[in-house]
Amino acid sequence: MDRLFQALADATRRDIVARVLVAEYSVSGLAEQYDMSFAAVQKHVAVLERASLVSKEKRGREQIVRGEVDGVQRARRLLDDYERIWRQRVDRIEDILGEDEDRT
Amino acid sequence: MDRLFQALADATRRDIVARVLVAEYSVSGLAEQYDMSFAAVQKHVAVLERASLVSKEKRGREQIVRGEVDGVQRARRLLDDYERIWRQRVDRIEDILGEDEDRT
DNA sequence: CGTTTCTACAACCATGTGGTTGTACGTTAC
DNA sequence: GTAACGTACAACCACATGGTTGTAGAAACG
Repeated sequence: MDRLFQALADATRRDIVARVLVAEYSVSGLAEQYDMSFAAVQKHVAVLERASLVSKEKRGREQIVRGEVDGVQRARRLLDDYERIWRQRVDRIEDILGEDEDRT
Repeated sequence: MDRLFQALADATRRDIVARVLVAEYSVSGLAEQYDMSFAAVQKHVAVLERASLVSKEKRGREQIVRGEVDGVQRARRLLDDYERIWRQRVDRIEDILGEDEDRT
């Protein structure tokens, strides 16, 4: 989870994720999209790969990057849990208020 | 967004978020829960506050920390977008396969 | 073959992060 | 008033991060 959210905590990396979820890119193809060195983009891809947000597949001399929706879903599920926890508290509070109304 | 995901990229901070979504805690009340200094917990709370994941309210000499679900939702919505993007790609691929099936 | 392309990785630098301790200040309790 | 409590903040440290350049290997092209 740490690595997952850490990977998402960078605008360039979030953009890479959005791109490779739509279409396949080679690492150099991605590097062309950004105003930074190839090595920098390569590092970003490595961070995303360690977080299971993308996967790489060797194709000839290129490395094809694909988006992995599983990682996205793992993160989303945690946030869903948080929202669920929050709603349960709200419901509990409303229950208490409801009981008060019954009595008044 | 950077600050949001950055804030979530730490297990202690995620635990704090989960706690304060359920119930209110003072900063020192939170600090008791963890095996680290008060100042460290205080910093974590500050990070969460800057990310709009919690809010603080002064009550006497204590500072009450509450969970803010809006921040959670902002993050979740982005991940929802990613999943939607991914599903559209899958649908597109299935459409292409469907067309093939029509022709064969 | 040699050259170009794509990739990987190391070394380096500036800055940020997660932790510590220490100090200071407002609030509560005695 | 004084002591204890809760908080804030600065200074410091070790380490991670995001960027750079440089070097080197594997695959494609002439």
